[in-house]
Amino acid sequence: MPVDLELTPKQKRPPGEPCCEPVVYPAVERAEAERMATVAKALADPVRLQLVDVLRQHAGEVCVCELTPLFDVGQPTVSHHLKVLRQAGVVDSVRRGLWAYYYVRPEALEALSRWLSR
Amino acid sequence: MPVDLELTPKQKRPPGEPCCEPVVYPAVERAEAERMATVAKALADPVRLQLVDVLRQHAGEVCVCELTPLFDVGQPTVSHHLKVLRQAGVVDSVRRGLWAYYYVRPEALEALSRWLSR
DNA sequence: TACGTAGATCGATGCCCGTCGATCTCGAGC
DNA sequence: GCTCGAGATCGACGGGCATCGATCTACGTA
Repeated sequence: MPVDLELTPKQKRPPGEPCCEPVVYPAVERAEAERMATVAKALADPVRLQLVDVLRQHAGEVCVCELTPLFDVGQPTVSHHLKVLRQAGVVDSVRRGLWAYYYVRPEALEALSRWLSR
Repeated sequence: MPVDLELTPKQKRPPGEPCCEPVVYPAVERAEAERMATVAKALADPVRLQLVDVLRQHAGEVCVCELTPLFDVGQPTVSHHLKVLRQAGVVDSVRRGLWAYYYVRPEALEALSRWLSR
């Protein structure tokens, strides 16, 4: 299912013995690979990974004004990283009065986590 | 240890009640976060994630000529992705005669895997 | 020695990403 | 209504990334 078997028959077997036994097609199909790659991309920056790390230690929500001073990048940059994480589904946020609170959505990490520890 | 406590005192407490209880500093320090982010970045592309997926299914080595036809990108692109994965330490390769064989280095995935399933 | 083939490298192209300073939005309190 | 502050957005800049076609390298075979 992952890849059409007949789509790419452009590979000729070499003349002598084969280089190896035939491979198995990816167990993870394309759509699922794209979902997991999206989450991996969201974690592919040290600041974002540490942001998620802090949020995961707090079962509840964390205010952005507590998050910003933890990193040596500016406030707009932290806000940008939080947006990237939110668009990847890794975190979500609530606004209450002046403050914005962020929290991790653990289910977003599950697929990648399970695939990695397979 | 993650961040100098006195380095960023630029945050003033709001006048009323605090927005939330003080946060914990990242459990993952910067250097470790960078290492994990590097691995995450290597997995942050669907083709590379599927490449690793195929390689993980084969305990041993897999020839590139078997890998290339699995994806609908050109041979130079597959070669490039394998190089990215190798530079991130996720895979390694051996050359035997005409063929190059790639294999996963499972220890490279361990830190990220354990952090994710924490 | 000459040729064919596996796979790496090169150079170009177009797009995306991290960061910044500046600005905008909107709720709170006077 | 005015002001202040938290945080989101904007525009710009510099660097990196995915992909391609073309080429290069090195090994096997005749």
